[in-house]
Amino acid sequence: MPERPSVDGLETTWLGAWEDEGVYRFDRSTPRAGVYSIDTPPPTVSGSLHIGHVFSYTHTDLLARFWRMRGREVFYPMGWDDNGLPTERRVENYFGVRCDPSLPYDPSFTAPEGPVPAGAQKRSISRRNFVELCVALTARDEVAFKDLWRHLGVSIDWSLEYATIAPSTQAISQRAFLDLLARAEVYSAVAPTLWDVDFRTAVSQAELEDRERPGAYHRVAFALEAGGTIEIETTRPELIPSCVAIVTHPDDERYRDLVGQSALTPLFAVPVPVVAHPLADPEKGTGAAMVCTFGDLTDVTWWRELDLPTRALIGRDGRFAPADFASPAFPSRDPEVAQAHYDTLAGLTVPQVRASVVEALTTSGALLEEPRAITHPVKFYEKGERPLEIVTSRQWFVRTLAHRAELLARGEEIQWHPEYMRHRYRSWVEGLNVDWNISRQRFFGVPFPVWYPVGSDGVVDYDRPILADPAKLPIDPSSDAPPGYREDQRHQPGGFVGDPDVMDTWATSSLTPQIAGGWGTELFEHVFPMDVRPQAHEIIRTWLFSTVVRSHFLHGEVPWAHAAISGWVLDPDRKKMSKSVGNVVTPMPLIERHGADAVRYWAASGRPGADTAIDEAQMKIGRRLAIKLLNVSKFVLGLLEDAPTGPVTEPIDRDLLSGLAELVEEATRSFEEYDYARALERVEGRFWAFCDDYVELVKLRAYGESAAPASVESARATLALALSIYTRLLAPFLPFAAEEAWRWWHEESVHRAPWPSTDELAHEAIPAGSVLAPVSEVLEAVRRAKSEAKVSQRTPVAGCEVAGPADYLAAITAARGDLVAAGSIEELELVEASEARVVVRLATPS
RNA sequence: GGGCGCUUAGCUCAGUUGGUUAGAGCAGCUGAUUUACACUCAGCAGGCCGGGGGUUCGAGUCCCUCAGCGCCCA
Repeated sequence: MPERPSVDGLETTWLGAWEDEGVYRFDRSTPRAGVYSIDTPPPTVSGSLHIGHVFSYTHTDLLARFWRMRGREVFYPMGWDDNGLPTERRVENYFGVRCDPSLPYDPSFTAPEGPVPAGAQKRSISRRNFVELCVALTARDEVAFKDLWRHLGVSIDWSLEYATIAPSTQAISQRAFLDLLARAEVYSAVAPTLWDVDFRTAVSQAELEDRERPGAYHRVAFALEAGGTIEIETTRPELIPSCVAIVTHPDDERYRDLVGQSALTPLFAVPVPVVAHPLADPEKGTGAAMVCTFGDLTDVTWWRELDLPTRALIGRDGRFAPADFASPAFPSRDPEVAQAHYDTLAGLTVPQVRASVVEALTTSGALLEEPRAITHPVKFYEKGERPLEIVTSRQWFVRTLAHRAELLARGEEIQWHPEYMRHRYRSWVEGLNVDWNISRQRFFGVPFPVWYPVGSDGVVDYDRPILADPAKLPIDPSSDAPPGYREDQRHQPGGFVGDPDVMDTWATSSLTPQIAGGWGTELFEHVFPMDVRPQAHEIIRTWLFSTVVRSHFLHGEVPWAHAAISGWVLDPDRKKMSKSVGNVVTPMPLIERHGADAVRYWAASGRPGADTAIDEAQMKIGRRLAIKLLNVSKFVLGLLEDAPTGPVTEPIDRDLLSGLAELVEEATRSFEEYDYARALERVEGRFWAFCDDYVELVKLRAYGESAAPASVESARATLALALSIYTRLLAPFLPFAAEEAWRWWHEESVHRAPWPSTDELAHEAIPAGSVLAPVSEVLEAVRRAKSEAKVSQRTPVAGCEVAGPADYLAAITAARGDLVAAGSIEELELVEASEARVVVRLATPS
């Protein structure tokens, strides 16, 4: 025990000891019922650490430490999500490379020393070479992340580490894909797909976000072939060449007679039918809208339900593709004019075509009035910079729409913390409108384990995929040949081609219980279904939902019993932190400045699900709490040294233990309900009162100089027991300080010590507060008198008269010695009265 | 447009099923001071519990309504 205890440097001491002793090691032989398993979120390894990580991982660690002390064997793995776009972009810029999946693997390729200067010519490399660079770069970042987690004292079993790009993970992801394919719950289809023209990949509904963007309504006249015109309003006039119909509401009297007629598109003179559909909004614009292939998701619905033709023009690069206005696809009544005009548009971007078309519409008189500027929501890929387009392409989809009701029922099976978060899941599932697209036209991810046969005519048959041998997973169809084929048959008539795409990040991270839990091995039976999924609320619709989907299909049950949803960390002005705003706080300096326990204390005081502002003042309070624990431990242990302890006999001591039993019950219940913040608040409050009141009251007795031996031993026994209980109650929150103090008198780690139970506090029961409350009240009156007289608390009290009912006085009598000693009361007089009252007479200064 | 959450002391927040005088910490103010702790201790002050209406013997808590803030979904 040091002379002057300090919280500085405790991290270094105990991190090493925990590792050496294997304190957090998971015992794989434990039966499922004895295990508490955690589906740890694998953070995106993309360079920067964020205080939000510290916040939410602390919450999970509090649960882990509680359940471990409660005797559960805690399965607490750690994963890294290195798949995906953020990594790809960093690799491209850092190494100055670009992935070209058509290139063969070059085993002799060595990475250039990064980072290369910005703007340098990018070198094309094969997918496998590219993936190797991604792996190398993320490996470096993972070291920094791991360092942070360790310094924060997160009680992860680091032997359970996984990465989403690791071969074993890819094997599980591919196996799960083949499993879904065998059940026909995944299918490939050529379909209109949300498309990011910069990343050149499809994106899923879950990755969309609406952004308010300026736009304008353009009122445009379409000539009717039978004579007259019909007017529509559109925000996307550039899509007029893609127009396939004009739609009105079936009940709209204004257009009832026009339905069935044929209109001609302005500028291009392509005939389009006037049709009726209930999704047309009579209140919007003129009540008539043009249907294009494709301007938005409503167009897709109209196109599908009204069986309209396809005139897709926007290509995967976001530019208008060439089109033939004399062909059946674009049957212009005036092909020459149409073609001449369109030829000036082909190859241009969306904004360029819009400007050109508006100009032409104005010249031709089809634009009826000045465009009306508006602000409207536009769909973006959440990581994208330009509005999404809808292009038709072949994609793999997981069937979710057909299982909506079952998936809603799964959501009801989960216990949500906080409870109201279940609404987020429900509203997301209810709002699903397309199946889950899991194909991405990217490179750094898990490839689809399929190839396609090439006919003797050279045509690829996508409807009869060649599946990988499950025993050979993982495979990469771009460098491995399918069963029964040779590599030299790739791209040859009678040969094969590999599926060029990779899976969506969520298609793999939706399998974290299977990945971490070792699906297919014995371990899985010991940990699955898991106890808890901790995560942030903004990814309920992605990670949480997709994990439920996979578990529903693979195992027919929910993947975990509980979902513990963390809030966000806000900056001190209560604004959301984001890179673009530049208010992101990096956590390591905070840990260095205040200590890990202090930062954890701040995180632990954020209630489950509540967005919480970063608050260094709160960290300072946590630091004080840790220091207090060290100091009171030193003091109590100093008193106890070699002194005998006996049974707890004194009423005031028994009262303290009764109160402690209440506290243990409440803290335990709060933790069981996932409310760590409440547990902390109660424990902390009682702990300070213990230090300031109880310890002050009994310390002179515990010194053993004047009191009877039995009462001395009672005080010492109570102090020792209370200290032990408080140290254990605080251990999840302050793992470093609690461990330090605990090891001054224990061999084993506090983090494997049993969570306090009321059994330990068995004593001759006495109602909590029956003695301590009146005594504290009198002590407080004494302190107030001294404080108001501006004298030292050590000033003797010449006389103190306590009036009150008989039981009140009995309580005072029961602790008379302690009270007189703590208050330096020379003469204590008790007077029976109906109301409690305390009169303090200080000694006159001599 | 639908849904969810929040609104309590200057600040950050507690306040279980309605039940004494609404709590804590921080900040503020007044003091103490060295045999655990100045990274301390004691004390004081500070609230129309967002507005309005209702139910009730009794409402911060339940119901209705309005307002503001934030989020989710469309």
